[in-house]
Amino acid sequence: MANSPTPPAPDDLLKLGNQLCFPFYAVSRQLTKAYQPYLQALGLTYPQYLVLLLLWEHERLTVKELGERLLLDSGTLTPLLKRMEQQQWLSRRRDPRDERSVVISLLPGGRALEAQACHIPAQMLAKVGLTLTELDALRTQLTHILTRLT
Amino acid sequence: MANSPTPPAPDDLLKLGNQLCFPFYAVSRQLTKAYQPYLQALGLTYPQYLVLLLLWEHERLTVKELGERLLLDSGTLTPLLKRMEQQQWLSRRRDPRDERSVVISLLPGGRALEAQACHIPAQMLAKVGLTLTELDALRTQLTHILTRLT
DNA sequence: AAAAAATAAATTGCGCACAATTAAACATTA
DNA sequence: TAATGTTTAATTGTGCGCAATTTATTTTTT
Repeated sequence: MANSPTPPAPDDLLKLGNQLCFPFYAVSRQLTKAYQPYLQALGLTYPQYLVLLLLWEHERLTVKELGERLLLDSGTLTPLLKRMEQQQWLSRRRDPRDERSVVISLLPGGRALEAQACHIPAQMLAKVGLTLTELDALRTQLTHILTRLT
Repeated sequence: MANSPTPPAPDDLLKLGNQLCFPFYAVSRQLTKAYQPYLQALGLTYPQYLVLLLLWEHERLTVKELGERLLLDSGTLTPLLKRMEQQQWLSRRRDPRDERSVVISLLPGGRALEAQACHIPAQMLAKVGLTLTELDALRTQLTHILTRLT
């Protein structure tokens, strides 16, 4: 049988094992490490991979749009995008119609990475040992929490 | 009814919304941000808070033991612990019986933070809007994934 | 006991994250 | 239209996180 809701034993609330936060923090970092061998082969970091996922789907996005989707601000994105620009994966230029915006456009070099990356999701799924059903359920829960937090 | 397992539509595998990784990455960062107001009031960063959670429970731990429990290495911990030492929250000294090890001991200043931190878990739980039952279930799943990844 | 291997921290270097500030362009209002 | 306010990126500064290397100590093997 499942355990009934743990009674809030006041002594234990500050133990690491009972924290809400730590499992997320730990899983997130270990997941990123698990991606590492695949991404390293492409010369990518994990957040750079996330940027490419969006550009493979959308081709052109402003820094603001990237930031909204990834929940990152320009303090993180600007230097990251500059590094990706140096690799010729994308271009950065001001929108002529609104000079405040910077449009990020996928370049051929960035598109070429897509073919090499297409096997990563399945390999990662196998690595964490989740079924598609479990994955879906988890994603639903996490998305719900994310909504509460943003 | 619950959705049946999404058939692996090959075109969609590289879309951000279908990634395993992103929800964890995003939730972890948003959770840390949600802790921020409470931790800032104590002058703590989030990983420093994790270190204190362990020291409140164990009083003395080596850097190695902290690293095993938090899944962090000395490259992260050493400078972090030095900053906490400067705040007089803990002390760092070599173990006389094995000069390779550094023992981290809780100081009165660090113990004093415990009383101020004891309300954080309940406040955070309310913030994310999870019941204790949901929290337990989620923690079980995450711990399982963590086991697969480490 | 001497040499080799293993262990624990520290160090170095790079890339995020993010708060806070700045600067430029655009929008709104008086 | 001039003044004010808003929006978008860039910049600055701090603190992780982690791979790779180095240093010191201990253990194991010859």
